[in-house]
Amino acid sequence: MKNKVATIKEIAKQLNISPSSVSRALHDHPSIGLRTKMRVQELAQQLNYEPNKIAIFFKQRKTFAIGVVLPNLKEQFFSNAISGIEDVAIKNKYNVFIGQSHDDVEREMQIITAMKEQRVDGIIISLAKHTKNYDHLTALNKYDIPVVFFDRVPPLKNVNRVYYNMVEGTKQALEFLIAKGHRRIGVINGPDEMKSSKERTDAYKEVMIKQRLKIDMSLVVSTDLTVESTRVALDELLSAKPRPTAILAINDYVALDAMQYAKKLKLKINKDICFVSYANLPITSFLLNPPMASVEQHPYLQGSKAAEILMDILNDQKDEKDGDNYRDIMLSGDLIIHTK
Amino acid sequence: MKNKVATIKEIAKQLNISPSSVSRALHDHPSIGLRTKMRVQELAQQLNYEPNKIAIFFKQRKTFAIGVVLPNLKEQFFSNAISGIEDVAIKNKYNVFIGQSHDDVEREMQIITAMKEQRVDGIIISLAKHTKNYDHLTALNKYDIPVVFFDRVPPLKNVNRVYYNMVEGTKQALEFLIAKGHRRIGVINGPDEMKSSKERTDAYKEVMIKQRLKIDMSLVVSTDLTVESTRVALDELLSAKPRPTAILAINDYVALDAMQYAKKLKLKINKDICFVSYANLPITSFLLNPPMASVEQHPYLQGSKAAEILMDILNDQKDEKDGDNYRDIMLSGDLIIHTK
DNA sequence: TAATTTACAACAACCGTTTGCATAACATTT
DNA sequence: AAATGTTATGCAAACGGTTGTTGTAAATTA
Repeated sequence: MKNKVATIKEIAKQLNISPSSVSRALHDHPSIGLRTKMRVQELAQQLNYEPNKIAIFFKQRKTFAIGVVLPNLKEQFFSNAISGIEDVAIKNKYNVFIGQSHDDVEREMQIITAMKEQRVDGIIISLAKHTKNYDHLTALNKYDIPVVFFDRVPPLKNVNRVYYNMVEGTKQALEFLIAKGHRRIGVINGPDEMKSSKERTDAYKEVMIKQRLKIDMSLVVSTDLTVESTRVALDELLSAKPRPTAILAINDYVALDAMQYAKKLKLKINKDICFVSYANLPITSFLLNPPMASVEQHPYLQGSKAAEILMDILNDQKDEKDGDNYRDIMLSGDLIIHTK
Repeated sequence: MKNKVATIKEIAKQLNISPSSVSRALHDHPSIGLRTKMRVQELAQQLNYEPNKIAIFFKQRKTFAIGVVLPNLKEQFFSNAISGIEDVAIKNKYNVFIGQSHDDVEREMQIITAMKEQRVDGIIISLAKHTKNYDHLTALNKYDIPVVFFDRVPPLKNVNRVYYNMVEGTKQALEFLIAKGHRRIGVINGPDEMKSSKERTDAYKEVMIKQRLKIDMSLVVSTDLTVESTRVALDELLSAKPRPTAILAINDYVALDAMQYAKKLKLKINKDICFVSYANLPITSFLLNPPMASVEQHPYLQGSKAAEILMDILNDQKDEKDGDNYRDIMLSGDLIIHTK
């Protein structure tokens, strides 16, 4: 009983005309007579014909699928980002493959390979925290698979990037703390491989100089974003003399970990020690003592922007002959104050 | 300079042999001589030949892609679930399309259509909260696209489902509260369209009867999971006489909303009123006053289980002739106590 | 040496759709 | 009536790879 899915050939046979005519009839090609057109469209409807997209993809060398690679979806930052990507993709009739690297470089490469084999039309990626070799990504050029980086972008020039203005955000955060009277400010920074870590450090120095405060680089500690390393970092910061009165943490999750640990150390949050961080997670609103402020990084916007760029590239690809002009978009965010 | 990607035909031409021989050589087919095999494999390597999967998909009528549709990725429940799905998929060499319905039935249908057109090999879905018509899903049968439901599953018999044992979990939660001395327990329930809502109600009645407590159905209030409706529900519950001393909320997010609102109403959490909910989000560990307990629903497990079922179906499809035997997996979870 | 088997490789069809080109039938112009 | 133009349709190739069948030369056997 399983009547196979209708194909153009099937329709052609039933109407005793050629497949090409059917194809043209279905596309309203002017060279097909009205009578034939009607007959074809009627039968197509009746047989519930649906074009075999795979066949079309194959012929057009296009799959209308894009790949998105990101560290993990547990962080609301990334789940918001993918919503932005998805919304733009849907609007452009693209489907979205997902792959979480879980901050594992190996897995990141594996995902890229799988997506390349699936012949995605393009890739949007936010790097794993320790990725510092980008060959597996730049190599996609050879396959004509455009890549757009967002948020965790590489320090490369000839690539498309969408990212947050870390320097400006950091300055805002630090100046906020300084205005509150803090003079010794610690930084729980990310891994050195991340471009943003360096920028955060630079911004730190810059602000300290501008505000004529002493620069003490022992107050800037790298971590790899895990709970353990956050604790080590906090221990280190707290042992500095004099002890910092405020801490800028690379993101809300790290800030939460640090705050929890600080509490365990009998420190009073927002009294003995203040926290400011990046991301502005919705969950912080449920906390009794949220970080004093968060630098909003607009994940949805970053995601949708990245997707728009990719869509632009994919649409232009036809005519333009690889006009090697890369897009580099730096977004600005605002400091959201949680505690007066 | 753009030397096009190597194809089998290209290799064949260069070696002056037929494409079929090249294909067989690459697959180690016994009917190809050692000499030819070597020559082919060497040249393939040299030209960096990679099979065009789209062509293969087309011929094999298989895409090695599955679609995952879920309400949203912001909830950690779902982002964990998709990790489970992704891990299993990768192991089986499948790629994963993602689509968020954002609890919008229209969008859910739209995503399903898009995935169907992409010719995914199968679909895993957790329903939008108000979906009560399943035609767009059962229709996939006609296209030989197997569907596995998880977590938010429909009340249908002839489908594959993976879900949590809501009745048991609810009983555990209620008995925990009763053991703590609570006699009047309110329930902030989900929309009536959700199968789990009814089960929660049933479990509520069952426990009350078993414990010889009065059943007061005005203490079970439906919501649509939004903040506003949570507040309305809480108002309603608090106006009951006598006022309930504990509340079971459909999930941690709703519980958090309710707790925040309760605080605003000057109620002391875990003193004037206790909360217990479902999901066991990691974020609750950062709260000063988390819900007293959470019913852990094992999202990763649900996701990976659903994916395994789908993989089973996809692997068996070849030989078995639609042996209409559906898988119905009910998982049990544990009550995680947060407050002594 | 002739007959038969074995080993290797080519041929051709096919998956579903699109598209350049050819062609047939008919209408129009000169 | 011949030449040209229109209109509607068919043919065939192509996208890249797979696979059943067939062909042929060499190796084995009688």
